[in-house]
Amino acid sequence: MFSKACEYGIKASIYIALNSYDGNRVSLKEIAKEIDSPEAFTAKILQALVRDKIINSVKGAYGGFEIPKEAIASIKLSQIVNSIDGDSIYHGCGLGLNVCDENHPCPVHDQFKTIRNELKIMLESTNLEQMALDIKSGASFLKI
Amino acid sequence: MFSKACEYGIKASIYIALNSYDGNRVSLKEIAKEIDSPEAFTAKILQALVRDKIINSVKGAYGGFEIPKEAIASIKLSQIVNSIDGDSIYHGCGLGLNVCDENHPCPVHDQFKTIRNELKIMLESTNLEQMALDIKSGASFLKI
DNA sequence: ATTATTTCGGATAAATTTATCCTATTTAGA
DNA sequence: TCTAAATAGGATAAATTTATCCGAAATAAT
Repeated sequence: MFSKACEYGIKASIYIALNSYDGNRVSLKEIAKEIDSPEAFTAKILQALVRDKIINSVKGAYGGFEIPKEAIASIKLSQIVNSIDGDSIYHGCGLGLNVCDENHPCPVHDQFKTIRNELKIMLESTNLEQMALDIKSGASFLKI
Repeated sequence: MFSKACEYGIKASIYIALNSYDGNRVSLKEIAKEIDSPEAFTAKILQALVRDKIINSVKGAYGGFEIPKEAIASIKLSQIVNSIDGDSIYHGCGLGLNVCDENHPCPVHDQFKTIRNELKIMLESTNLEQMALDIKSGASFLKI
């Protein structure tokens, strides 16, 4: 469904949020270890999230990644996905047609529209806070 | 959502079904032209569908691909997708965890379960006949 | 039989995604 | 000021997906 990059991006964001609640800035090294992702690749992904101002980075000793506490609840899963995978998940045709709309639909246009809309609603109604709290309470997990 | 291979496979199957209703066997060349796909790559995909007995092939002059008329209505979109992309779309974790189930869910497990179930229902309730008839009536299109 | 046509299947290449490496830059603290 | 720790970012490599090429095998028609 999502690219590997996007999966890492989501998990990393959750881990950063989790620690930001405690006022802890976390390093790339720690993040990669805790979400079980390749370090250098994760770095690229975090760079993208920083560029899109979804997370914050601090260079140098004692630096790392963080998210302002107040912002965590307002960051939607959709923003993270969009930052990394773009918005093709919303607009692209299920069968890869260059043009696919109501006037010129592909054979699965209507069916896909429904599914994609559900996906959109899901991504837009899930935020970082919910996900971070589930990890904190042990209701969900970031690895294995 | 689907791989390129899967997109081509679905479109090719529809085109073959469409022609099989008229008793016409169609060649790889014609298929690739009509669904606007790379010929040699499409050949590989059709081979997979033949192996899984979703479509039928006849070698040699006047050969080509076909689907027995009686079978068309019973071929589900899910079978085509499964033949080419496998069943990861059903089982895989949304965040790529190796283990992700009710006892050890990833942070988006429940949300994804819902979407994936909708997708599953959609793929299993859409069949080749419906799609072929929509193309025939001009209600949907295979290219552009 | 020969030929033309067509799928099959192995080898290979191109493109994209995923992953690694290395150097530059920034920053806190000694 | 120097050093250690950390992110930034460019270059490159590995893996996967997508795409092409070509000879082999099958088959219908001549």
